Amino acid sequence: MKSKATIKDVAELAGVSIKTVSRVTNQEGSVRKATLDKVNEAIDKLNYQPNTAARNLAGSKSFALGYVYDNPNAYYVLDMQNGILEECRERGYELVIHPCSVANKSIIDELETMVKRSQLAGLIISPPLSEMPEVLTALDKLNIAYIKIISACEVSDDSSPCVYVNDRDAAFEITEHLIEQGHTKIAFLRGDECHRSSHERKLGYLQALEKHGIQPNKSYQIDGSYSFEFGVEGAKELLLNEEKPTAIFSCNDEIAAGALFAVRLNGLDVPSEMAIAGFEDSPFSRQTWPKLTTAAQPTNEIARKAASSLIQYLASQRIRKGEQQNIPHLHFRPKLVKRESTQLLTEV
Amino acid sequence: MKSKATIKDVAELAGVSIKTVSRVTNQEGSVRKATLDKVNEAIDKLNYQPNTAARNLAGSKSFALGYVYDNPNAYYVLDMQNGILEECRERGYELVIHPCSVANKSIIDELETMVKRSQLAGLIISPPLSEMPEVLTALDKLNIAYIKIISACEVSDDSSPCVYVNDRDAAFEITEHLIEQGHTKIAFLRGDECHRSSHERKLGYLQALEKHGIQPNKSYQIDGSYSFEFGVEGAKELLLNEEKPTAIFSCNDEIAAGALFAVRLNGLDVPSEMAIAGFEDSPFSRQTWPKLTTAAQPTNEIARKAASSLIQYLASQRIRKGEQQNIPHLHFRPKLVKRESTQLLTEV
DNA sequence: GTACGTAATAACAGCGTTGTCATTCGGCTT
DNA sequence: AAGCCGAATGACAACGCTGTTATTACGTAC
Repeated sequence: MKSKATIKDVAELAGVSIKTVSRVTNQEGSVRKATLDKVNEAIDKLNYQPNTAARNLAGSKSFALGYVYDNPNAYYVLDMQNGILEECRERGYELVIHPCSVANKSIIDELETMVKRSQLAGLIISPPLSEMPEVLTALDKLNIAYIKIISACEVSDDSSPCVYVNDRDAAFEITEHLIEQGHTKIAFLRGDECHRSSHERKLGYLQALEKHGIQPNKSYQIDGSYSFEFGVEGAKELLLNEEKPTAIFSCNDEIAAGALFAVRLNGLDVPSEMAIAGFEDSPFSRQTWPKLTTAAQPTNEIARKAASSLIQYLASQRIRKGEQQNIPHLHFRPKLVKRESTQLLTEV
Repeated sequence: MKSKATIKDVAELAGVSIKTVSRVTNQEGSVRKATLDKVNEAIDKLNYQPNTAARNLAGSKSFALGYVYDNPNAYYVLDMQNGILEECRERGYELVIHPCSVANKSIIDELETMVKRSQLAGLIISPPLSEMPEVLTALDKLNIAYIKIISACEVSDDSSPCVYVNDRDAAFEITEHLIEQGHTKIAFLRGDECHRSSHERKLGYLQALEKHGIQPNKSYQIDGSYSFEFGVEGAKELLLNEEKPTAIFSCNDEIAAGALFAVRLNGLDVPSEMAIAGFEDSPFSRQTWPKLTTAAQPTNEIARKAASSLIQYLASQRIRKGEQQNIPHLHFRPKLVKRESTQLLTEV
């Protein structure tokens, strides 16, 4: 690899000192236009790429973000990852991904090791890890910057950067949509206990029922996990009710896909005999028949914005050390996507 | 972050020179047992983690692998990623992931920039990139070590590290399984042109037909892409044949899932009226009804072994510079998984 | 007990950047 | 034209580690 060009070569070719080159690459300012052009030209000519290692070492900071997650679902993870990556590339950061398991007792140690080893500038944490107080406390203790993505409809704690995803209102909207279709016997299949989203979504469901004067029916509410299998089991159980529900709102698309299968195996038509809605707008929801009504979560955008905010936050930290600074808070609200699984009308 | 402990602190505490500590952390040998213990004790006590940046800079090498892929499918990518990561963690390497698009003309430049920026020790490349000569040539020119994962049943080129996945024989086996079930009118839905696997699998299919004296029927062979949508379209087209096939072998599970839907929409029962097989053993294949017969690709293991071989190869390169060295070649063969979509008998 | 060879250890100079601080430049005031 | 000041630039010392080369310790043979 002829990737030899160092800052020295550039400086020499441009006829300036290495420090000036450094100023240019870091956009520090205080460089005259003429000089800047000379330097940039030299950089292009030599195809110069600053050495990350040297940069990190000398600056005793790093240009790498970490993405910490507990593999909730392949599409979500990949969407997040890609979104973060896009932002990182633009900003000249690197991404270190770190899947880990909530079940793992030593997760705190694991995170600590990771942060130290990789010299990360900051972390992006997605649920359910981002909703575990002990994890957040540990990170605070490590004194590492992070932005967490959580399910909540309002700012709950403004001391650290956060992305709020308003699952509750979106679930409310889905439930209202079902009610509009004439349903009153609406069941709910809830996802994992440890994901706040599953509770938020259920809350939205209950609020919608209440608003429309519908008595919630305990036997229509089953708790489980975010999985196809639970969808199948949960729907089967629902169908055991003497008075069967006419609609099932599933906490995510995977559950919905499972429910869909169980329902159709039972010989019921969807949506005429049973409406089914999911949540997330994952590819799943488009690969079932009929396609699933769901709530579209802009995961990729969430990821990008989260990364972007974190990077900005880090920059401001470097400048105003110690001082108070703006702590980013972002809000997202999944949007209802009406498809065939809940209504007869639409085009396919 | 009190992550202050440097090699100096450790050296001081252990009463040795920093070089000795370096020897210990790098397992260079030539350290007396007593000294080694002292040093290790100090490392533990200070919770010392070598600084990656300094390490890379001083050694002018790096401990990071890159995983380059063109997002073929979420489950595959994630399996690969996790496998590589597991190995990396054990060996103290980092992983930089790099999704990119085959369609992108400047992909070569992109790779070059990435390699330079991230100071990568080596690359792991999966299909279809690993099967594009121009990409491999570019990497050779960059003089970066890499291991490629390709679809092939025998060693084709022994000059660079390679993982061979024998799709052909696995496809042969699946086809034979269908023939054993009494099928002779077997259709084939092929995946993307640019993936060698799609051709290899088709070859296996054709070879099985030939072995059993079945005349291949051109109108039973449709080319498309690795997607659910193509599965739907392809199956529809197949059903237009006057003499319909009785079995569809789909190039992967996604296609199979699509085909399954189209077939059932057409009112045909699976497997009694139409058998359907997939390939890959992705979660898809277990979340359809009936479950899909498929070929299990040990993606996670492939990834681990690939990473492991690459790391070993890099190490041997460092030692025997210039000299001839063992170039790793690994072979994998997906295994037939019989499920309900091709046979009536089995338990659900 | 001396000499010798090898294994174990240390000293020290980089690696390619950035941070700090000193210096020079260019324009503006007087 | 001298004096001044902020902006632009440069010199040089870190950053924490590894590679290289020099030095010391230890065991063995005579």
